[in-house]
Amino acid sequence: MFSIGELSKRTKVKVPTIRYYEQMGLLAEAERTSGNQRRYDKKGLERLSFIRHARDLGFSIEAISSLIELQDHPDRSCEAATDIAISQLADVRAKIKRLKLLEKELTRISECCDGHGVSEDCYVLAALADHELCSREH
Amino acid sequence: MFSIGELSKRTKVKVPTIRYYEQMGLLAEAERTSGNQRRYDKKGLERLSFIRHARDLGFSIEAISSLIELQDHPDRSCEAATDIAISQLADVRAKIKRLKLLEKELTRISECCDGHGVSEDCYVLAALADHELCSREH
DNA sequence: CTTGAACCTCTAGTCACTAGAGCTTGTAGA
DNA sequence: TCTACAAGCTCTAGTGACTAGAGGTTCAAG
Repeated sequence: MFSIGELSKRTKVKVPTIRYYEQMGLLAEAERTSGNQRRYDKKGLERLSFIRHARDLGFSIEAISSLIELQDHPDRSCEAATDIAISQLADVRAKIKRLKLLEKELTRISECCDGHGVSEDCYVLAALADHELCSREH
Repeated sequence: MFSIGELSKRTKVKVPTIRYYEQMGLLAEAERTSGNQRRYDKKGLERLSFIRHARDLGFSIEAISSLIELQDHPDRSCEAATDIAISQLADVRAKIKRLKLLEKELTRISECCDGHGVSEDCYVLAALADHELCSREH
């Protein structure tokens, strides 16, 4: 059994974040000492590692809730889990697509002004003011 | 002179968002009718288009504030504007980099489970539980 | 037994909006 | 000119995933 600080160190999840996850129902309520401090065991560590890993992959708290629910019922179909993963993947791909458009546009805009001129002649500002100056949709 | 609803239609920025931008100081306080309704002219339209465009490119409200400040002083050096654009570009590139790692990992994980099995054997859940199963850092 | 680091709860702040309540105004048709 | 009612107004609170801080308590080493 170890403290929340120890759990934090081992999982690299900050202490307030751990408490937040508990509040959100992602982590079961921890056992307490007589003085009301949280104590965790291996199971708590594993669950938090799972959460941390899923968060790192960009899953929402809600999605993680569903994944944990499934994990707790080993006999259930895992269709929902793959669905969540696939939809997360689609999300990530959509974000990449959009960001790449932004990257192109920002690169183009930045390259057109060296920053040595005066605001009136600045291509960055002109481009923002006038969408017509954009090379494509974004 | 036109109403906030008309401005909203022309710029595709929602009415409450326009009011929010005003509150945040991005838009100057609009003129009002005797009945306290906002009225806009060409200048208001241009400024909101600028804001909309910058937001579409992912600039923060704060960054846009600085850009507008520069725009209002045509004689100032535009170094700050290019700095802001370049730092935004760096941001976007960092996000793309991270998302690509996530994409790889999520693709790999998703492909390992067809969703027809049972939660206990699900590779998606197993991969999340155990970082060792990841193919690389993410 | 003392010290102080670590713990506790609770509230409020972050960003860029969005939603809703409860009220007032503008405008088109009768 | 009157009447609907769409559109406007302000204000407060909610979103997601934390983070910061106040003000108090507990644990463990020396």
